[in-house]
Amino acid sequence: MNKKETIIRAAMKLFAQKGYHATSMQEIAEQSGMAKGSLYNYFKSKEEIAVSIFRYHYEILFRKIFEVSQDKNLSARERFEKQLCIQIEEFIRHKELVRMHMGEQAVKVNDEVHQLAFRIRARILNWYRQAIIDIYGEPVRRFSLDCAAILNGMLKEYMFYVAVEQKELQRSHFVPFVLRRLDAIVKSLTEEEKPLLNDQMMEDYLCLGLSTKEEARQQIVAYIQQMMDMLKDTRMNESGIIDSLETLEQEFTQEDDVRKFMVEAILLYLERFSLPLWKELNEAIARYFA
Amino acid sequence: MNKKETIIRAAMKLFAQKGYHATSMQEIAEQSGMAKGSLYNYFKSKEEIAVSIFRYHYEILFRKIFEVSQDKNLSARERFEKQLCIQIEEFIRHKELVRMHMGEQAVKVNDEVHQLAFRIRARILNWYRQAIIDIYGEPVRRFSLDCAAILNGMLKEYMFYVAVEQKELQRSHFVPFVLRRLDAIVKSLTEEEKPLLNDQMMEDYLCLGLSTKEEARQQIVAYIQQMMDMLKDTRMNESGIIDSLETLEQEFTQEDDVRKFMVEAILLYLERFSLPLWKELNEAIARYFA
DNA sequence: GTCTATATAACGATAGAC
DNA sequence: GTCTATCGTTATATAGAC
Repeated sequence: MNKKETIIRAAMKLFAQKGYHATSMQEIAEQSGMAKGSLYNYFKSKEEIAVSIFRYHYEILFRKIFEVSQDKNLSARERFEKQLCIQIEEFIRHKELVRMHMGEQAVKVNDEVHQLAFRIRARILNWYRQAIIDIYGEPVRRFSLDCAAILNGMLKEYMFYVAVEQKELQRSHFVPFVLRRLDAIVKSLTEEEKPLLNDQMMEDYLCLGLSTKEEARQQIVAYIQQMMDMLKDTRMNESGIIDSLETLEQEFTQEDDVRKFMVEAILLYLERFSLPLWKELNEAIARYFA
Repeated sequence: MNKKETIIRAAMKLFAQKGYHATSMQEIAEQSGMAKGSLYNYFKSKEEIAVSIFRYHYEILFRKIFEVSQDKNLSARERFEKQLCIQIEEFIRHKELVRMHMGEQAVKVNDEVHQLAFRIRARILNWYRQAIIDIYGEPVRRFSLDCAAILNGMLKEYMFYVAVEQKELQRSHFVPFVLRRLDAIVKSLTEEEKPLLNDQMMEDYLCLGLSTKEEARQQIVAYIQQMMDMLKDTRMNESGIIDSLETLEQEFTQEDDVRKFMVEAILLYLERFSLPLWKELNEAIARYFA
C-alpha cells in the first residue's frame, strides 16, 4: 500500500476518535508504523493531512455519484436511491470519516479544512435538492431546500448512531425506508403554505454548488476517468496519452486554481489522437472556462 | 455578574468557535478579562469548565421542560409544542452551546464531558419518544424510536443553520412546521411494516433516560425549586430552611453519587416544619432510592 | 527515505508576591 | 483574590546522521 495512504488512514482513525487537535503527529506516526520525522516527507504539515483526507474521500464519493447520474436508463427516483446507497455504504465503510466530518463541521478546526467542509456540505445539499426536484417535479421546488435539509438531518442522525454509537441497522432496508419518509414529507409540504428555508437565505450554499463551473469540473473529471478506462483496455498507453490525461485530471482535482495554459497545452497535444469522448470533454472544458 | 459565570460564558464562546482542545486557558483568561492564574481559583481544571458549561445549561433547560410537563391543563401535543419552543429559544439564545454540543458529541474530547454529553442525548431522545407516544397513542410505540430520531435529526439540522451558519428563520413558524412534518412521518410509519430502530439496539440510551431514578431525580429537583419559591414569598427563611433545601438540591444536581446519609439527615431536620409539597418530595425521594 | 535528536513555541497548572 | 513568573510537559516542525 502507498505510504501516503497509510498515513491518511492512520490519521483518519485518530482524528475520528479524538478530534483533530487532540491528535498529535507522534500518535499518527506510531499508528502509521514510522517515525515522526518521516511524516514530513509526505505531508508538509498536520493541516495538509486533514485536507487530504477530506479531498481524497469525497472526490471518490462524488465521482461515483456523478457516474450514477449519467445513467439515463434509470428513473430519477431509482438514480437517487442508488446514489444514496453508495453514500451510505461509503460512510459505513469509513465510519471514521463520518465522525471526523461531524466533529469538524461545527467547530472551526482550521481555515482551509473549514472551507473545504463547507464546500462539501453545499455540494451535498445541492445534490439532494436537485434530485428532489427531479423526482417530485416542479411543484416541490419551493420546498426543495426544506426537503433537502430534512433529508440530510434524517440521514445524519441515523449515520450518527451507526458511525459513532456503533449501532448496526439493516442496510438493505435503510435507504428505501428513508425515501418513504421523504415521500411523506414532500406530500405534507405541498399542503403547506410557506417553506422555512428559501433561496435567498441559503445563497452561500446555492451559489457554490449550483455553479456551472463546479458541475463542469465534475463532468470533466468523470470524462477523463472514462477515457483512461477505455484506453487501458485497448493498450494505447504508449505515446504518453495516459500520462497526459492523468496530468489533466490532477489539474482539475488537486489544484484549486486550474492553470488554463496547462489545460490548453495538454488539449493541443492530445488533439491528434482522435480519442473517444473527445468532443464531450472539450465541450465540458469550454463550459468550465466560460 | 458572578465571576464563575463570566468565565463560563467566555469559555463557552471560545469552545464553540474553536473547539475544546484548540482553546487555551490563556485565551479564556483574556476573554474573561483576568489573568490565567486566577481562573484556577474558580475551576480546578480546564476540564471542569467544560463539564460546568454542559451541566449549567442543560439543568436549566430540563427543569423548564419538566415544569411544562406538569401542566395538566394542556394536551399532550400542546405540552410538547411548548417544550420544543423552550428548547429552540434556549438554543438560539445560546448558539455557542449548540455549536459546542455538536462539535464535542462526535469527537471524544474527554471522558467526563463525553459521558455527560451522552447522558444529555439519551435524556432528549427519551423525552421525544415519550412525548410522541403520549401524542399519537400506543400504535406508534413500535416506531417511537424512529420518530424521535428523525425529529431529532430535523431539529438539529435546522439548528445547525441557525447556530453555526447564522441563518435567521421565523421562530413563531418553526416548531409548528416541524410538528406538522412529524405528523406526516408518523402517519406514513403506521403503514410501514418494520421500524429501523428498536429497543434492544438502543438499550444504552433507554436504560439511562427512562430509569425511574433519573425521572425521580428531576422531579425532586423541581419540587425543591417550587418549595423554595413559595418559602421566599412567605419570608420563612430564618431557621435555615432555605439553606438546607439548597444543600439538598445541590446533592441531587451537582453530585453524581448522591450521599444518602446527607439526604436523610436534611429530611429529618426539615420534618418538623410541615412544609408545602412535603409529602410529594418524600415520595419522590423514596422512589429515587428504591 | 528513514531514523534520532533537537529547536522552538505553547500548553495546563502552580507558587508566591502583593 | 488577583496578579506575575515559572514549572514541567508536550506540541509541531526541522536538522542531520545513516
